[in-house]
Amino acid sequence: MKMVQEETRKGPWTEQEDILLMNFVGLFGDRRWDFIAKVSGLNRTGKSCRLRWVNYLHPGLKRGKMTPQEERLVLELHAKWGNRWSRIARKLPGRTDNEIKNYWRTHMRKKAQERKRGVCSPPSSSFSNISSPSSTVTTVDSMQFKTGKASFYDTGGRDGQVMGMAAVHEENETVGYSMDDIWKDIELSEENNSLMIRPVCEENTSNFSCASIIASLSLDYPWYDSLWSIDDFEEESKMINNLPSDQFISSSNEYGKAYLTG
DNA sequence: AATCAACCCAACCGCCGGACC
DNA sequence: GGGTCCGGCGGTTGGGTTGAT
Repeated sequence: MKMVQEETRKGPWTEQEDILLMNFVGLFGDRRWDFIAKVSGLNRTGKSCRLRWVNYLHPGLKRGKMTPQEERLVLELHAKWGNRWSRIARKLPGRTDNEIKNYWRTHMRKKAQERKRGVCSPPSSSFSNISSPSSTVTTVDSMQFKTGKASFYDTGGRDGQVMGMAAVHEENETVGYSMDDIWKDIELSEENNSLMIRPVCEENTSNFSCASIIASLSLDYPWYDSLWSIDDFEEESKMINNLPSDQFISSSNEYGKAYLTG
């Protein structure tokens, strides 16, 4: 890899850069990003380093498909908070705001398109696969928004809650697809696709499990514990009573080698 | 086998707010 | 109190991958 010293690097990170960043985060912690960017010689902005760490290198990250529980939680929390991705992400240990945002955009855009196309077709087809094929979202009875009619592709904006509600009012008449309907379709989908469940870790092709990586890290990097707020984890994991902890740890990480060698 | 469309996701950008001087 | 710096957040984009035709 050729490091360009003159100008700030952009674009995809190389494995060497990742290792370098890991090492410097190990030395200086995950706060002083601008400093890390400078002293590491990465020629990246502090922001870029932070993003790479938070969205990709952080040892606590989960990988692989969203579980049905997570999907459900995302739907619930988005209905509650709008596009407050980081806030939503805090309720899903191991998932980043970016990941959730991407997930939402991908899936909800699909639904919106289907809904557009499906105006003249039976509703059962328009939302029959609200979540990914692996989805087995179960009935949700505690949904606060169950009676509301929300825009699926809403976005809430910065003030998600308010904007979300505004969207509800705005689109109430023209769209008319309630969360109630959505959940009905989810249930239908569950019935139809219950045989398609795939374990989260199915994609684990690496020889290095997160567990071993984390174990290794906690030895090599005493700072690790403080990086991902354990208190937050424990407290907020209580909310996600259906998320087994081993699932959190065991998903794959293709950069395991980098961790172990870095 | 080739092509195209849809999907996925990493990364960037701009804005905002808090901390510090 | 005002200015600057920097981290955090939400929105957007573009490239790679996958699946359908």
